[in-house]
Amino acid sequence: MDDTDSDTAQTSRPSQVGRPRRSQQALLDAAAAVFATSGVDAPVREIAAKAGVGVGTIYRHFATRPELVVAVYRHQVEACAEAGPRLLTESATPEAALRSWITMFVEFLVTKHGLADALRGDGADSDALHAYFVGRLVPVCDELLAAARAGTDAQPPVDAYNVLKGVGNLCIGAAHDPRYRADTLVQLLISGVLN
Amino acid sequence: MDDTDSDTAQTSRPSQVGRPRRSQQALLDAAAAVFATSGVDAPVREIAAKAGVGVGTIYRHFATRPELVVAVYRHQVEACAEAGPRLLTESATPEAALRSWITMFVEFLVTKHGLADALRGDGADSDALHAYFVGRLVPVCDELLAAARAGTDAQPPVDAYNVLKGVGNLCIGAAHDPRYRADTLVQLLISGVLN
Amino acid sequence: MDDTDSDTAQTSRPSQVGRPRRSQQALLDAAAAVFATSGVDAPVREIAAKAGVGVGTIYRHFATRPELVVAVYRHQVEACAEAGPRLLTESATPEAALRSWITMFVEFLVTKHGLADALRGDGADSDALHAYFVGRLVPVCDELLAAARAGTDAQPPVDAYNVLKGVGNLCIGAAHDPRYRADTLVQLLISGVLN
Amino acid sequence: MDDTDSDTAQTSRPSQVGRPRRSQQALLDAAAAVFATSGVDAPVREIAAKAGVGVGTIYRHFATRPELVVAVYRHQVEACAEAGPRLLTESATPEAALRSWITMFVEFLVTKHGLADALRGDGADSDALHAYFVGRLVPVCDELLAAARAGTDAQPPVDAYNVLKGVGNLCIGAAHDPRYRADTLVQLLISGVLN
DNA sequence: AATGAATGAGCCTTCATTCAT
DNA sequence: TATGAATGAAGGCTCATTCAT
Repeated sequence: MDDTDSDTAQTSRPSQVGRPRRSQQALLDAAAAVFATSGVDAPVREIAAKAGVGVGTIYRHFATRPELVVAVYRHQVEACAEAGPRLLTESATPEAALRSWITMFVEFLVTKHGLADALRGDGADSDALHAYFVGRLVPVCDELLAAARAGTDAQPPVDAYNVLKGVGNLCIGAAHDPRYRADTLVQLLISGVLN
Repeated sequence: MDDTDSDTAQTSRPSQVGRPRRSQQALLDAAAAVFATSGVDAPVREIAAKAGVGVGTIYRHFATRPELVVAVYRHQVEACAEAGPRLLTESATPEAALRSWITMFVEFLVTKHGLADALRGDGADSDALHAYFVGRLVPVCDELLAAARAGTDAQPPVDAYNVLKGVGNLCIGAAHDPRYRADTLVQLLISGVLN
Repeated sequence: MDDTDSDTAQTSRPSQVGRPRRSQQALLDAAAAVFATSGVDAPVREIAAKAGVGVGTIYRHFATRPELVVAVYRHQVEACAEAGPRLLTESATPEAALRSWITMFVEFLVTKHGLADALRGDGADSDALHAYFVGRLVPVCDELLAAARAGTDAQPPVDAYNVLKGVGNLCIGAAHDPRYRADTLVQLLISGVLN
Repeated sequence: MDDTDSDTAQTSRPSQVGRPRRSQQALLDAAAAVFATSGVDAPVREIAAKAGVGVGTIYRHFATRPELVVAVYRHQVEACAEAGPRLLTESATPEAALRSWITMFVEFLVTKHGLADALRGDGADSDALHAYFVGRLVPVCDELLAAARAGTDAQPPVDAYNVLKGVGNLCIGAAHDPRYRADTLVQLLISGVLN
């Protein structure tokens, strides 16, 4: 699940259009790296320094902080969203697809430290990100969940929104606490959800 | 699980001793309220304002921020810790005891919004609180967990520490999101843990 | 040169009059000790704590900070002032008397760390102290200086005021710098003054 | 001994480079003025106000307070250090060179009031400055002192470090006290040192 | 008279954001 | 378009000083 190169891959002409794009991409890469290291609340200066640009350049490309945060993770969210249907096709069983997808999601959240935090959606910054995550991933999760529960009569104990947020929450702080097994807890939660 | 009245209950004479105690309590109440509203990282000034005192008063009573944070939640943590053994005695089954205890814990965390956040323990401030929570509650949780799993041959999938932190994480943000069912998710997680 | 007991020695009746005096004395002792340790700018709280009284008590006895500072050192200044004429009588030569007196003064300043600083007289606090020092000691110094220079025709290169302040300045920081030889420098200055 | 123009003299083009330099210099000038007025411990805000800039600007240029303090006096210290060898060449006698150098040093300290204070080196801030002064000027003073004492058999009564600090101390407060003759006292001290 | 809790001004420092170049 | 200097609002913490008890 590569985060940042899909745009540049599509940029065939390296001229006037290419350069802005590329520098925007450099910003996103830098921001991703800094977010991973220092959390989503990292000083703008730190991001600018990492990207080798002035702070003004950040503000030129992303008028507000949330815009930047969303932009940073858009690629990953897209990749995750697109993986859902594919896994449903490729996997042996729907449950396996769901579990694979969740595993992918968890890895994504845990790897990009601070992302799970951002997902929470209480900080002013993260609301936009939260909305984006939910809007894009809940339907995917829902589809996988429904497939995994096909043939079950009982009402599902929670909806996809709750599963997604629960999984997200379980990933908080995982990168900083070696004793904490986010992945195991998440799979146990899924087991609970599927009965 | 009331947080703040045990002290005042003991203050029969309102004289020299009464006033300091009462104001310390007022500080804790104010801090709890502010923590619930603005998170554990709320400005000291905001707490002081809420309590109607100067910032100096806060620092007089709680030399460091972590001290204040721990003090705010000490009553609740104690109540929770003490409830564990009692529930084991009173409940029909050990699993019921565990589930009741967890329910109590969740209610505690969700009600005092911001507490679950504090529990995360990544901010420098909350480390002390985190340590206190873990030190006090993990043993209790462990006992309940062991009782609930008595007779099971298989290895437990996760230890009490992970259960506690997982539950804590699942409670994050619950108070602010009506769609989010922390309690349900927690019970599903427990189901997963107990198989 | 004991600093603080001359008052109490004169207090024959330990009754209503004695107790206030004694507690005032305890304050002075505590302040002297704290000034010596932490400088004349030491927090009032520290002094109160050392004296085992509340801060209010300090303010009751010494309405302003300078008052306290002056009071603390009054005994020593008096002792020093009174030693001048005596040394002139006891010493073999007037120069010996001057050098002995200066030595005593230096020891006094260096021992009571922060005193030399206070003597400088630029801080708002120390102005009163400065005035007191100068008013009380310059005449004494002048007498010793004149005696030491008796028989010399030339004009004195500096007056007693300058000698006193110069000596005071040379003592600044002496207690904190083992490499710094205030006493030696002072004697060299005196040599220069006497030719 | 001008303190601040050597840099600007090199700035021929007033463009991109000019502005930053000029404002850094403005900061140093403002700081020097404030240090002279209110001592080296003056609030950063006061310096910022004097310079007509925000506090952030100060911190941008000088990450720590000691850095600022050292920067303020660096030019002067350098000028003084470089004058030593030159005076030794130009002066009629080594003693004259020493006395000229000391005079220059005194003038420097007295003019920039607050500098002698800073030299004391007890405040955490001024330690860096103290170290810088001592490291840069003691060797120079030592050379002049040795030259002035060439041919003398006796041990020197004090080393260059003590001479420098003694002279520095004698300059404390000089600018504020018209009666106080720092220069005279200093020359008398030198006389004492040279016998 | 003594106490010490409370106050709040004031300091340092950090950082998001603006804007002249 | 890019830059990064400058800004100034916060926030944490420390004390001198007041005042109710």
